[in-house]
Order: sequence, then C-alpha cells, then structure tokens
Amino acid sequence: MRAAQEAFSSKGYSATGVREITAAAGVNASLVSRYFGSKEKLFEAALSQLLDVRLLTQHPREDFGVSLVQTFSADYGERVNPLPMMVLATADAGARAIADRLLRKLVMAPLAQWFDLPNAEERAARLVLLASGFFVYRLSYPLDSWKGDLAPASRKWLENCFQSIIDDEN
Amino acid sequence: MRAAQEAFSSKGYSATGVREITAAAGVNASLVSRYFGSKEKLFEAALSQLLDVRLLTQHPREDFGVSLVQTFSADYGERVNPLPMMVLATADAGARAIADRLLRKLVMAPLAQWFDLPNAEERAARLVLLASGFFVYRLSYPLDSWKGDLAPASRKWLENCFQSIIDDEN
DNA sequence: CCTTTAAGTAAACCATCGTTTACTTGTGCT
DNA sequence: AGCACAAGTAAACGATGGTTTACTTAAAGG
Repeated sequence: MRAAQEAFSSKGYSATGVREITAAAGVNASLVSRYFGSKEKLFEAALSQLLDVRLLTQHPREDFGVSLVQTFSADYGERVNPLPMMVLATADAGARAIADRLLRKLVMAPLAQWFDLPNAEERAARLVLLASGFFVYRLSYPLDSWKGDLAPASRKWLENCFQSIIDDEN
Repeated sequence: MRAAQEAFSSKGYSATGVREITAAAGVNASLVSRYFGSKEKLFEAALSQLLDVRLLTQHPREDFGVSLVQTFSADYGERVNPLPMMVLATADAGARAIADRLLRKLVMAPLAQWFDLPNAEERAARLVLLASGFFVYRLSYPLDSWKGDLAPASRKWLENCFQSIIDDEN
C-alpha cells in the first residue's frame, strides 16, 4: 500500500505498473489482484487513505491562505502527498472518476460545511482549482530555483488567492 | 494532425494510441512513425501548432481577467484547445518535458515580455497555474451544471485572480 | 498426525502498445 | 514504354500491461 501511494504520487496512475509497485514492496505482482481486486481498486484504497480534510481546516480562518500554501508546499515526510495522485490520475478515465468521487466525498463536502458561507460548494471547488494549478506549477519549478521554497512574491500572491476563497463575498 | 490534436486534447497523451489517431484520420498506423518519427514527435508538432500567445495578449490589459476566463471557457470551434493537451500530458514523463519546453518558449517567454512588469516570469508562471487549475476544475464540472457556463460567482472570483496577476505590485 | 486455510510464487494468458519491415499502388518524368 | 519516387498498407515484432491459473509453503486447529 505504501509502495503504491509513493509510485502513484510520483509517476502517476497510468505510468505506474503493478509489477513496479509489488517489486518495491518485495512481493509478487499477482497479490494486487488477489487482495485489492484490481489496480483501480488499489488506487482507490491508496488514495482514500490519504485524503483528509482536517489538513485544510486545522488552522484559523484568517490564516487560511498562508496555511494552505504551507500545507501544499511542505513535503509530507513519511506520509505521501495526495495532491499529485489526484492530478496525475486525470490522464486515465477510470482513475479520474475514482479520484473525483473520493475528492467530493472526503474533501469538498466536509470543506463546504466548514466554510459555512454562501456558495460554499463553489468555494470548495475553487480550492481544488488553486491546489491543482499549484501542483502543475511545482512540476515545472520543482524547487522553484529559490533554494527549495516558493519565490516570495509568488508565495504572497498565491496566499492572497487562497485567502480570497474565504474573504470574497461571492 | 487534426485527429491527433483532438485525441490528445480529449483523452490525453498516454491514453491515446497511435492506431486510434490514424483510424480517425482514415490511414494506417505506420504512417505516424514514417512522417513524424514517433508518437512523441507527433505530439510535439501537434501541440506547437496550437500554442499561440496572441490568444492571451489580444485584449487590453485592464480586461485581462475577464478576457482570459472567456478565452479558456470558450470552446474553440474548429480549433483544438491546447490547454487540455498540456495538462493531460503531465502523466507521461516524455510528453510532459515536451509540453513544458514548448510552453516556456512559445507562451511564457513572450507573455513575460508583454507584461513588462517586475517579476514578469513569475507572473507568467502564475497564469499557467490558474489556467491549469481551471482546466482541472472544468474536468469535474464539464458544463458546470449552470447551463454550460461558469457559475457567476466563481467566474467573477476567477476573473479577479487572473487580473491580480497584472495588478498586484509583486 | 492429519487437515484446513491463508499467503505467496512462478508462469502463462491475452490484449495492446509503438515501431519496423516488406510489399503494393499510383503518379509524373524522361 | 520504362523508371523513379512518394504514399500507403498489411503483417509481424518485441515489449509491456493487468490478470488468472496452478502450485508450493507454512502455520494453526482438532
């Protein structure tokens, strides 16, 4: 499972082979079908284990922008970042459908409730928009050329965008 | 070529087979290798033909936000939208490298020059961030459930985000 | 001690992939 | 007419994909 999460998060769903995952785990490839049913089911299990809305709602509302940029920038250490898994799954129709469903149920719905604002569902969708875009951005600027962190100006701009999800009246 | 653009834009690079493209064009699959060298070269040719920075810089600066949301929302009619081709290529390492290189050369560099502002390259990268996120957003809300257009509140918010790329001093 | 059951493996299966090879067709030039 | 050349096709190639099958191992239960 851990091996699957790391592979799906770094290379994407379609570019990762079952044999690749099981080799990293030190077992035989046929065990994926045995214990998870299929590669897609493994992906679903691996992703749903990582999605946790509390990572986004654990800070005060007035720090929303700052804390979210920090959350998405930080490497998760032992844990695997679910955001790459989500975006890199968009190339496969089946995996995208799974990721979409899990995202709505485990992240967007609770997040909209936490917002407690007009157009709450739309605001949650805007968060997904910014987060996805931020990941694509980081694919092109892996360490951003600025000693591993975001360029200060871009960081401030992005924090304002995130914060505006809450602060805007719309 | 047209068939390749439509397939790459709707299903993504890795999910599209050479036989699929050539079947839509009514020819044999071996012609791709013959005339383009490889599937990757075909992708490069198909994408570079579509990337055109003038689509982003043809409106006055004060309408930047409004016009860009309109540009990315509109279906291109006959032409194929290059944005899905870019984002859906991220799952394949080779295609991503190609898309990245073309994007920098054909879009971001001219765009930064057009900005004529401090941190111009960073601003161009922010545009890619928003555009990519917007595409992922539209994957989940194909017609946005609001009779084919963006929800008014989200549209206004997104326009402000795009406009802030130019208006912010950072 | 024998049986059952779970865990794991090796190998094959079948489909699909991008690409190459050898061959056929048609057109224009001399 | 004869030749050259470009365009296109059918078929095979080698690799890789996820999955299935048959078999081996090992521990627990009575």
